[in-house]
This record gives sequence, structure tokens and C-alpha cells, in this order.
Amino acid sequence: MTKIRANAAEISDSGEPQLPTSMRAMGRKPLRYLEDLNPEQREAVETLDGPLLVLAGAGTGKTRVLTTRIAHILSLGRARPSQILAVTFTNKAAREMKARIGQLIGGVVEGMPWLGTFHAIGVKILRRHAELADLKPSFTVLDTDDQIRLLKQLLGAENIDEKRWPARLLAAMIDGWKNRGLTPKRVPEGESFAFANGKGRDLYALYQKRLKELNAVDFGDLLLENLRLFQEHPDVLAQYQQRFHFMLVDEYQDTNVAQYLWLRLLAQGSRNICCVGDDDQSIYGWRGAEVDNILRFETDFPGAKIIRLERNYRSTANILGAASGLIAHNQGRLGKTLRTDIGAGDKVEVQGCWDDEEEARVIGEDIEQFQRQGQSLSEIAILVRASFQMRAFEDRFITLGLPYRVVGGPRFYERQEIRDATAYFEVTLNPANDLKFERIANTPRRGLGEASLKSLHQLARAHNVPLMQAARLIVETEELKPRPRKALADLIDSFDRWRSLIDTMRHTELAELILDESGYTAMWQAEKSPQAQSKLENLKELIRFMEEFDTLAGFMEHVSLVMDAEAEEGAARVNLMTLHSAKGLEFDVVFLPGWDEGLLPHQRSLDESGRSGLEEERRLAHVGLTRARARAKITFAQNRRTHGMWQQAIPSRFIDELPIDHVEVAETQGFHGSYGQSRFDTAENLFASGFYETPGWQRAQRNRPRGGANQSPRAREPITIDGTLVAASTIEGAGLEVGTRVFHQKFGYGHIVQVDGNKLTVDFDKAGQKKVVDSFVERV
DNA sequence: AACTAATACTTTTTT
DNA sequence: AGTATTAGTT
Repeated sequence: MTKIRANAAEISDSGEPQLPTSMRAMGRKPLRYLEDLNPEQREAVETLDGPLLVLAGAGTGKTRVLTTRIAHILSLGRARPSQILAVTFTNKAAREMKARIGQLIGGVVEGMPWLGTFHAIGVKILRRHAELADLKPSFTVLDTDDQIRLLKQLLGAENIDEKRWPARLLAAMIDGWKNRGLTPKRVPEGESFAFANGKGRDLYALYQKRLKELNAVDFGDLLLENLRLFQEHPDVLAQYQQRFHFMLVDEYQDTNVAQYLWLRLLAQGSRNICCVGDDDQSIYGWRGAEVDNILRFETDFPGAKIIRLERNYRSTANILGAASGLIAHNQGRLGKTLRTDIGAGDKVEVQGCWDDEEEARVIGEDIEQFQRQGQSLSEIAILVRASFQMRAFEDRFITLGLPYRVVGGPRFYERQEIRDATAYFEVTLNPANDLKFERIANTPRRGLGEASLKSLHQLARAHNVPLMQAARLIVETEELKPRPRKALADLIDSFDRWRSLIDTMRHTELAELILDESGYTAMWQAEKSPQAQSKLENLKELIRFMEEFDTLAGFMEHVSLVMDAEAEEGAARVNLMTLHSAKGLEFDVVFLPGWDEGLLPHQRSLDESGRSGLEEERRLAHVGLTRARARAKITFAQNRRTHGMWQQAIPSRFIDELPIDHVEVAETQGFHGSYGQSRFDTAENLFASGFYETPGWQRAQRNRPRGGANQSPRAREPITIDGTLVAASTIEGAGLEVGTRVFHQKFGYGHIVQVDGNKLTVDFDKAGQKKVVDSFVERV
């Protein structure tokens, strides 16, 4: 078989003289890279034609399949690098793929122009056809800050009380609509009502209008505008359909509706789309990811082949067994059986603690123990559900003198000083960028306060010109008091001067000049707070990062999309992070603290999304367990401080769902709580008095559909766009529609005013309008 | 415009 | 409880 393929490679090889020599050289070798794959992986790499879904469980070599597949396509000469579309979610994943393809084909991967994040590729396409989207090719991409700032202005102009209707909420709603591929016109009436009594949709439309005026897009637009471009200009779509001979998608379970539609349009060309993902690792439902996308793959892409990667190369049998047993409790899944050859290993440890402090103490001691055994600290991780849990560990590690690092946290580009600095650069390049102008107009303080900016805004709106233009006008008048007037005039002069230097001065020098002359560096130097120093360091780092680009404009293009802090590899440290940021990573030893009911199945997730929320929490737990190679330890606390108040906690139901054979309940030292030796004793005692007794939980249990493993994970109305079925699933709890009279344990009687999937907006007779989950109400 | 007092938050996070 | 943002005061 290898031989036949090798021949095929040679034949097509000669027909494709454009291939780089390194790849051609590879074609002659009998495709050695295939020999390192197991049969399923190999099939996934070699099944090139038609739609393919690779269900890759945790640790089964997902990235390897993806990268080898690309190498394979190239070496067979089935496509040139520029004819392959490969999308990931994060820049990190894209970088890693580039590096690994480089290793495979020997050398740097030049000319994989279409390997990148959804957003990066979206920008690229949109810039090429900006005019068709009513934009100039130089459009800017707004970050979240700008987005909020803009919406605040809009709300102000519309006289909407920002207290009652915060800009953040509107931003989240608009984001949600964009994630679902909804333009303002298509926003359902009912949902529009959820903001400012029905103004939601109009505000969205207004916001889009302002974006166009500013020649800007937000993150959501990158996909949405692409979609519109493709739908309204079939010739453009056809162009890309013909270009992309092969499409590869990483983490398919995380795609949202807009991304899905985008992929589907493009895939109508070659039909060679390969999606890799794991429905059991879908943990981003709350930000628009549709598990249904992966569950429905066969329907969406008729004739699709599905390959399961079930051989795990990461964890011991006990860890895998525990994780598999846990995830088996989920109903809406395609189902996989993970195997490993690594051996049984140690059982998963479970230990109860008195409170979160003891939890940190116990884990700290364990880590020191491992350290004495020669375990590297960088191979140890603590994975928490919520970031507030980190504090107890940080406190403990500081007293122990145990080096640790917090993974995740604010990204480099999101830091205040970086945003300020780039705002200066942006305004230098593009004076019409009002949002950035506003951001730095009075930073550092130069006497341009609220009042001055307000007059400026008025003038800008009256003349329909950018703020910078308005500023030029206003300094010629008596409108402002002398002091702000002078400050503004100086600022305009400065920007003009900086702009005149763009072509002559080296961009890094210019950047330093701008930060110096604007007084921005001086501002931080004058501040004595401990953070000021690190902010100055970050600014230096920013300039260093700029070296990698040729021009200021080139740098700015990348800044909002591609920049993030690189993890400095120093001395070995214990890793502390959330379960979400742990996805895709692996460690020898993993600690999973806080498996408390209400924290690991997070209460809010349960409240807001009912059973699908519970299942997502279970997937989160599963992701946590499968990060471990050799050892995993789960802990829970009996007492936990929630917003200042001590509260009793009970062990997570997930602990009881772990298969007993793979688990060992640890002796608790110094622990004298109300529970005995067995975790089941505990659970039973707590069953009698705790969460499971609440009416909501019981009702949720009762409404839970039985049987049918093929049940969809979520009940909701089908989503259609342009009559295209986008996300259909079975509709449970039928009969719950607008107008239906319902009863709720806590809120009493009311009638439904809006249905959004399993979320209902109910107007209660006594309690007023509330959002509730369908399983918590009863028809009356 | 800058300080202090009061008030409102508090799951997860990428682009 | 603790912080982060905002409103009110000087």
C-alpha cells in the first residue's frame, strides 16, 4: 500500500513543478511519516477526498493527524500550500501547527498563507474585498474596550439609562447575535426585546452604522461580514471555493453558528473538508460554541466519513477509566471508548478537606512530596473551576516558597499600558479613529477633561467629521477655555509631527519618540506604585515585539489579532490555571481542587442552562482529568467562603460518578468532619439535607428524558438563516411557547413572553419578568 | 480635575 | 470580604 501511494506521489510530483524542493524530496521517500501512525490515525491522514470527521478523544494525537495530513497532501502534490485552508481557534494552536508541519516537511513553512485562526483568515479575506462590504481596505479591528466605549456613546445619544441597561450587556448580546450569524434585520423580535424594551435590534443596527462610519469592524464582524460577502457575491465565494482544494478545521466542537456557516459555504467547492474535534471537550457553549455542529456533522455533510481516534497516548488506565466513566453520564455525545497501553498506574485519589485553606495546604504538601521524589514542578498543574480559587493556592505557595506561575490571566495586548500605547500609534497612522483618540486624549492628564471632550463630540457630530477634525476646528474658536485649548492644539501638532515621520524614521524609534513626547512614559515613571515598573517593562517589550515587523502599519495589522504574551521558560514552576485554559495541555501530575457541588458543576451554569449546563460542567471535569499523564488527585472542601460568607459545601456529584475501581479515597489527616471513611456515607448524609432536595433539582430530574443515547444535548427551537436549517435539535418540553401559562416554585404563576431554546422569559404575576430555564417551570 | 465616599459586582475566555 | 467602578464633593 505504501508502495502504491509512493508511486502516486511521484507521478503527481512531476506534474506539480511549483512544489518546494523539500517537499518533492519527501515524495520520493516512501512516506515514512505514515509509518509512525496507528491504523486509525493513518486512515484519517489518507482519507483525503470528501467530508471527514475525526473524533479525536483526549490525548489521541489530534494535532499529529492534522499536521501529517497537511504534509501528506503536499507530498502527494494534491494541492499547493496556498490551496489548503487550515483554521484553528487560537494563535497558539496556529503557531504550533506551523511549527510541526515545518518539522515534518523539513524547514520553515513559507507559503501556507491560509493557515490561521478563523479571525485572522477572516480579516485577510475581508481586506481583499473591503469595498464590497462597504469598508476601506485599511479598516481597523476594534477590541472589546473600543466596542464598549462606542456602545456607551450610542446609549448616551439614545438617552438610555446606562444603569438599567449596561453597555456590557448590549455588547454581549450583539456578540451573541453575530456568533449566530444574525444581522440586525434577522434578530428575532423577542430577543430584541431583552434590551431596553425592544430597542436591542435598533441599537445593533445603529452600532453597525457607526462601525462603517469609523471604517471599523469588531471581532464578530470578521466572520459575519465574510458570510455576507459570500452570500451576496457568489462570484467571490466561487473564487475561494475553487482556491481551497482542502480544508482542515481544528477543535470543531468549538465552532459557533457563524463559523459553521462560513465553513459550509466554502466546503461546497471541493467538499474535501476535514474537521477534527472531540464532543467530550466542548466547554465553550457559553460563548456561542455549538456542540450540535459536531453532533450533526453527518447530516450537514452527506457522505461524510467518521473516524474515531480512541487510542490514548497520554494517560494511565486508571486515569482514563475514571475520566471515561465520568463522561459516560452525558447523554448528548457521539460516544468513544478510549484505550491506553500505558498500564494501570495509580488510582485517582479523592480527598475531602475542611475548607479551601486546608485544600491548599494538603496540595502544597503533596507537591513538596513529589518535588522530593524528583518530579519536575513544571509537570505539575493545579486546575481550578473559577479564578477566585487560585488565591488560596497562591497564598499557600508564597508561604511555602514554592515557585508557581499563573497561566492565562490578562493577555499582553489587553493590558492597559499596551492598549494606550497602541492607541497612540493607531491615531498617528489613522487620525480618524475616534475611539482610540478618545482613549488617549487625556492620558496622561493634560487638562482635557469631560467638559472639553463633550464640546468636541458635539462639534464632531454637528459637522459629521472625526474627532481629530473637530479638534482642528475647535482650537480656532473661543469654545474652549484657554488651557484645554492650548493642550488640544499641542496634541494635534504632536500627532501631525509624528505622522510626518512615519516614512522617514524607523518605526521602533518613532514608537519610542511618541511614547516619550506624549508624556506617556513619564506618566508611569512618575508613579511610585509597584505595577508602574512592570508597565514600563511591558512597554519595552512592546517595542521589542515591533522589531519583528517592517513598518508601523504592519505591526498594527497584527496587534489586535495575533499578539499574546509568550510564556517565558525560566525555572521550573507549578502551573496554576483554570480548567478552561488547561484544554490542550498535559502534565504528569494534576490536582483538581474544588469538586464541590455548586462550584464544579457551577451553580450558575446549572441555573442558566439546566441539563446542557450540567453536561458542559461534566465535560469540564473530564477535560481536567484527561490532562493528567500519571497522577490525578481530586479534592473537595466542606466549607467554602462564598462572597464573604462561610457556606457548607457538599462533594460534587461528579465524584460519585467516578467508577469506584479507578478511585482511591485518601485518608484525611487532621480531618474531623461529619463524614466517615466512605465517600458514600458522606454523599448519603448530604443527600438528605442538601442540594438534591431542592424543588428545582427534583423537577429537573423528573423532566430528564430517559433512554435514547442519541438524544440531542439541548432542547431548542431550530435556528434558521435564509431558510437554511442551522441548528436543529429535538424540541423537548413541547407546549412551552409564548403565551403559555406556567408555574415556578420560587416566582409563582406567570406567562411566557419569550422562548430562547431552553431559556424562557416569563412575566410573573408577582415577581415581574425573569429569565428561567424551562425545566424549572410547569405548565398550568 | 482630582480626590474621597459609596455602591455594585463576584464562572469560564478567544479573537 | 474584597475589589472595582462610579458618583459626589472640593
